[in-house]
Amino acid sequence: MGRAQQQTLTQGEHHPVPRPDQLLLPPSSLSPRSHSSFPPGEDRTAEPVHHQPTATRVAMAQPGRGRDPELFAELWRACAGPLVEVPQRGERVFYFLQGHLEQLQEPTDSALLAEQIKMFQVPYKILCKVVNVELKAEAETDEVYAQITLQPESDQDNLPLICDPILPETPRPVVHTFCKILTPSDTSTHGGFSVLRRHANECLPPLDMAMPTPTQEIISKDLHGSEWRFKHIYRGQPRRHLLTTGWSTFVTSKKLMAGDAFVYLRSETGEQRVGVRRLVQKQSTMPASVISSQSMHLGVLASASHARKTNSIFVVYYRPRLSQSQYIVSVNKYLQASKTGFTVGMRFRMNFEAEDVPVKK
Amino acid sequence: MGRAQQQTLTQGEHHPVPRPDQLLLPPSSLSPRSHSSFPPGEDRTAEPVHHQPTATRVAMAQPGRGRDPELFAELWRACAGPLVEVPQRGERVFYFLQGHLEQLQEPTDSALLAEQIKMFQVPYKILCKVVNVELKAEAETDEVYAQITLQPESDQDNLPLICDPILPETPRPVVHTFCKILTPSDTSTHGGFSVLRRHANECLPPLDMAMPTPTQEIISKDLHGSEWRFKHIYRGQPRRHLLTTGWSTFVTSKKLMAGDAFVYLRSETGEQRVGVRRLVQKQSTMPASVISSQSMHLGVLASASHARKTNSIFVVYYRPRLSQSQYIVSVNKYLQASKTGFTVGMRFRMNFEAEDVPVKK
DNA sequence: TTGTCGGCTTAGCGCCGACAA
DNA sequence: TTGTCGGCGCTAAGCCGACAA
Repeated sequence: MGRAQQQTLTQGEHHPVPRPDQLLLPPSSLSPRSHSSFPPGEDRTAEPVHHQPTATRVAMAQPGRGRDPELFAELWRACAGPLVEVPQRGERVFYFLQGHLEQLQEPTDSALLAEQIKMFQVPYKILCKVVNVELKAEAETDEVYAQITLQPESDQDNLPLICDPILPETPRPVVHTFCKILTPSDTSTHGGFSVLRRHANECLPPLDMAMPTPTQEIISKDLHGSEWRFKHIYRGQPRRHLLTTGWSTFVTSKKLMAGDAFVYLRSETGEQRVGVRRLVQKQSTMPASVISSQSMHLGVLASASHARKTNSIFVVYYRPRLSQSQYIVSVNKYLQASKTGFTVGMRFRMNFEAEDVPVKK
Repeated sequence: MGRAQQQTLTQGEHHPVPRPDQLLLPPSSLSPRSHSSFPPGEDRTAEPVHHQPTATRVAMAQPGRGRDPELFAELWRACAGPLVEVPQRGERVFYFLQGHLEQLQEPTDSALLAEQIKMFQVPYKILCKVVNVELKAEAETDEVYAQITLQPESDQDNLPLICDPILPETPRPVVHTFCKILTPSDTSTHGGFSVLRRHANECLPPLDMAMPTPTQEIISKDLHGSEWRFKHIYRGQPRRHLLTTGWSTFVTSKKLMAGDAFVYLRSETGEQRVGVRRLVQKQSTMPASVISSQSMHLGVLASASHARKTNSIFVVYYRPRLSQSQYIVSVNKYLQASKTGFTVGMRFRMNFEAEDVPVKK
């Protein structure tokens, strides 16, 4: 055990959506070459653009009830970061009790814990089927997490030695998204948010460059469905994209600090979403006064133990931004890792970076 | 069970400190009769006043390290309200499992819970000795709570039929304290806080009434040790006491609403404390993403069960402002209640009122 | 006695281009 | 290309007594 290796498990992940920074742009693309009226959009080299009349787009952007679950999932992933993986529904996974306990803060006395693990007779790892996955976000902090329902397999003695069949990937919608780490100027009360030219060109709805100072209103929603409006303006000497009116309210409400990141997303149908990815975890999301850490550990233990004995479902929360230890690992990933020589039973770690950087294919 | 009766258990409680509203004041006491210089203080009819030179007082107000634990406890009690009782260290109490589970929000399926109670073989109530009590406050909300360490008694079969010996009460320091429910004007950004004349006369440090508009700076700390400064001024026509500069910062930081209450306290040595008592509980102090409510319930169950079986200590959190059910009841209170005809096993309830009202002796 | 309001002053929010890294 | 700053207009915070409940 001890210090785990810095290792990612994302080799197998293929983003179906080309990310902005993977696209090649001519350096001169900033000058407004197109003087046709609305919409111009010719700057968007190599982007999958499907122009639709604006009216239709807006109509589609407001589906009848509530939020679009597909787009929600995309926003969730954008806020979680490119390295975060969530097990798929129907997949088989290993549940590591110790990793789960480590996700809880304030570890209790480890000797006592060991005694209690023995008392509950919980095996080291449990083979489970993923019954359900719900992506969620903490109301107070916007921290993303997944509520995962697991069902222990009845046969825990003959663990799988070959890979499970690969489940069909659910198709993901095409989105334009960026993520920018906030500068001190971005978060100060002195001004607005400076949109990087690349991000504006590739993700924001196109402005009417025929106007002397092009402006539009960005209407977007966050993970909770709350609406946020920003004035997007292209001004200054030299010209640059800015978010002004509405931005400071966002910063204040989300309690953003320099170093945190702003996440923006636009779907093909024109729906817009915003979110945050924090540099550091806002401390003590857990108020100390609910139950003792002792009881919390025992509760996790007892839940796993009881589910294992009765083959009944149990619910866990996976918080990818909090813990660096991934305590739910798909059978296939696990076998692959074992094969390539990792210690069986290691903790799985991943790097975090706040801003999405280009990944070489 | 069902709906419990509205009943308080505070008959036995005797406040060693006379509260302001228990004191008789002549209606004319507001006019500055004393024109002697500093300090005047003659308004303080019937108060235990021990004048000391100001310099000495200030020196004593800053003890070497950290906060005065006695004064902290007084502030805690003032914020908790006059009806809140906390078990005493060394005392014997009954611990009611079901009441404890009810304090947790989001109750799980009660049938499942009953099954699990059976599984853990936890008795209905557990006779315990109070090993330790720590008064605390939630960092985010200032909600007061007590961390109570309990040790089950080895003999759980022969429950006490007569009262335990009464423990000596620890002496409590003399303090001047008030608690005022905030009006819309108090919490609006338009102005400051209006100090009721009685409260100012009886609790705030005396002003120099020889000045045309008497003013002083109130320097105080909250339950976390954070310092708060307020300008206390006596002005207007007719004259009244106000807290101005510094007040709005306090309101914003503590997220106070009209209906919440402001708590102020001053010790004999001149140390000042401030706190809040909220009208309604700030919702969802517990973020949903830590452990499942299922596991939380199981954890409480397992903790109590394990402690009971091994006669080892366990820790619980008592949140007097959250739940109306008191799940830790001293043996003596319990016997007294049984004697006077209450259903054994009832839940203990109490009234809450935000502002301290005079209690007839 | 004290809650609310109109009047007034002023701090700081927030929009702008300048400038330089 | 974009982060930071000085300038400045303007909103809202916040202090005051008036007035009435």
